[in-house]
Amino acid sequence: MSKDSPNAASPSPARQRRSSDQVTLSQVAQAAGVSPITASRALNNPDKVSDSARLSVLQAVEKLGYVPNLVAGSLASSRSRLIAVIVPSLINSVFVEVIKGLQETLEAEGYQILLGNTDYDLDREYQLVRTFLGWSCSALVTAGLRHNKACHTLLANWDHPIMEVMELGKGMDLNVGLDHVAAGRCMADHLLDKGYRHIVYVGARLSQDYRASMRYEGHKAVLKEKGIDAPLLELDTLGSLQAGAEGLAQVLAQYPHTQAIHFANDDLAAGALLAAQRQGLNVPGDIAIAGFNGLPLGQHVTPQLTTILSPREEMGRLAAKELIRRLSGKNVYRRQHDVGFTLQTGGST
Amino acid sequence: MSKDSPNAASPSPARQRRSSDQVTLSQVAQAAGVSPITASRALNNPDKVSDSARLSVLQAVEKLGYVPNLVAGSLASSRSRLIAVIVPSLINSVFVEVIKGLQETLEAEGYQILLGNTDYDLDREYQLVRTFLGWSCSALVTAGLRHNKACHTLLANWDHPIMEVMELGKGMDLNVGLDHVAAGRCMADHLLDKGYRHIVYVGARLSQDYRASMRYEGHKAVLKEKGIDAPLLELDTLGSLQAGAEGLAQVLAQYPHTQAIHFANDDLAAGALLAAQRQGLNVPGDIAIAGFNGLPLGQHVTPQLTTILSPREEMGRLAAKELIRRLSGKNVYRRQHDVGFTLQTGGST
DNA sequence: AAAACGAATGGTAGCGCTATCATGACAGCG
DNA sequence: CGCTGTCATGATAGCGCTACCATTCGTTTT
Repeated sequence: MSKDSPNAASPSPARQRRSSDQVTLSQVAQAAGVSPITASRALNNPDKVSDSARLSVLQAVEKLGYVPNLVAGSLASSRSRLIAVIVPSLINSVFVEVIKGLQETLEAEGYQILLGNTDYDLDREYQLVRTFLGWSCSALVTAGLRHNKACHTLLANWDHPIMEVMELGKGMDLNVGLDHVAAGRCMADHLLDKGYRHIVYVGARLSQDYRASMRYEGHKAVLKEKGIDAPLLELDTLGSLQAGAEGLAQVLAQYPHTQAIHFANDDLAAGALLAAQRQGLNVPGDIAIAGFNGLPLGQHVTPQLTTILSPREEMGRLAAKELIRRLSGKNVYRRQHDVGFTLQTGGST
Repeated sequence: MSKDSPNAASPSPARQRRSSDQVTLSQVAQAAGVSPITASRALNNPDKVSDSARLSVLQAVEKLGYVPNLVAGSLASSRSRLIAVIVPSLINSVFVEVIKGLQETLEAEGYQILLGNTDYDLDREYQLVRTFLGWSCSALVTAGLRHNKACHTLLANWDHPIMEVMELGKGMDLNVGLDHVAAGRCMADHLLDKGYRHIVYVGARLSQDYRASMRYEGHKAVLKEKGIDAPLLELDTLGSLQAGAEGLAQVLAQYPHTQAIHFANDDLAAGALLAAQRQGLNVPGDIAIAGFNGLPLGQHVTPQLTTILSPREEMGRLAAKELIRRLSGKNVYRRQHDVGFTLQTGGST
């Protein structure tokens, strides 16, 4: 760009302006022979303009290769069509499946996902929330009902929909999830039904994965009601096949009379099951194994894994639908949705 | 806000303005006793202002609970610190691991990820790219080198870094990946070394997962050089344990003399291996099985899966680092980075 | 001592879009 | 014929922030 010759004595300095060479809506409007605001309407509220105006604007858009500047649009309208999604982990496929459900539903409605990962750190969550609020997100989805104080205050004063997913409970606004305490009870009931009495619960990093500890609470309550001890073994690596194998080894060492292991999730359970197989242990004869989540892997190991199926993609889809309903100004009849769970009995118990 | 009394004969109508009740930088500046621009600098270029000014601005931010409006900032500076990431699928954990690597590196530098999912549809990719350009993204990461015409044109005229990941080749700008043809060759070499001659390649939806078909090309080339036939079986469900089990069944039916199956990925291979186990087939005695990716699952089945390990998180991290280097104006010495792969031999071949 | 320089700060003018209000044209109605 | 109502369009004024240039003041250079 050659700047204009700096004509000397000009009193108004004619300040040099930056300019992105991008096509603007004004240029489109000019090419279409309408005012900028009509061009804007032609694109965003097509039924507010005449057919002829709409047509010539669309032609100009095509001809000039116009790409709308969404940043400017958001600033002017303070609506961004961005949805913040905050999850504690991407390694854990459970969250990814929820994201998948959210995404396919939200993208279809023209929303985009801003993704944040807290690594199970609530302070990190607070930082992400701050950033995302700065983007004037239309809504925020977060995994879990627990937040730190600052985050809670910030969100409580925010006037957009907040959707808390995964677990069920008294949330800030909208909530889609399942009852983890009940899920823990359910599996404990099943194990008792099967006649097991020496049952160990094995979890990984329960202070982080507090939903797993809620399941343990349910598990423990059921056993206590029968006067049965409910030992807990906590691993300090995150859930993985490897951790599951280690969990099995530790249980066998520390609680030699154990008949069944209730694992906090399927990764651990499958890891243990495959390890048992390698060691020539009979499942469930020598030791019974149960998990949680209903991952496909559990259906392909031998014996099939007893687990609790959680509808993860469905949870994401439902959360997205409820958000969309709310964002389009419709009434929300229920703030809380229980997606439930299903006991899936396999040969492993 | 009570609007000013509409003093009658005023020629300027004193238009009613919307106002979000959010704290603005001007309010912070006022509270801190400095000009708005100094407040801006105190937050974004701390070393451009005096210690006293910075301190009073930070105190005012704290006191008022100021959250920067990033939309406004982006519009004014035409820099957004958003990075668009476009992947074909979230079900396939491979892409998620790359995202993980990208995210942990980019978030640490203050960038946010805008996530898009094409579902293996290049037209969908084009739409996503359009949207993301509208957000003035600082850079764009896309999985793969193939784009449709419109997308290519759009990107070619875009003046921000573009990072194409997963595969290696002549890209639009930056490229981090591995040579899939070579990976296919590598596994074929291994299978020949092991003495197998009747080898079937099994893939799923190869027109979509074209990197798997590149691996097949490598595989086929190696076998052809030895004058060996390289039959291909294509499944039309996406890669999964279930599909792998079906693949095994189809191979046994259609090619009864098969000695080894080279699967397009580990999900398929592990599914086949677990199915073989259920059916009492000996691996590798009756049939050898090989995969691609190096998923943890492959190390936990018996026998361990022979596979090719691809450094997925590392790919994401490296891509992010290169982008950051480029975004911070440093010289880029290499536009192309080969992250390589490793043959991991297990008992399954 | 004059000139030159750098550091800290501020005034101004937008970034590209849309909300708000205003206008003009035309139809319906008593 | 004036009044009101609807429709399509446009002029104007920001949304909240930062780039650009100008200014001030204290320090260094010649």
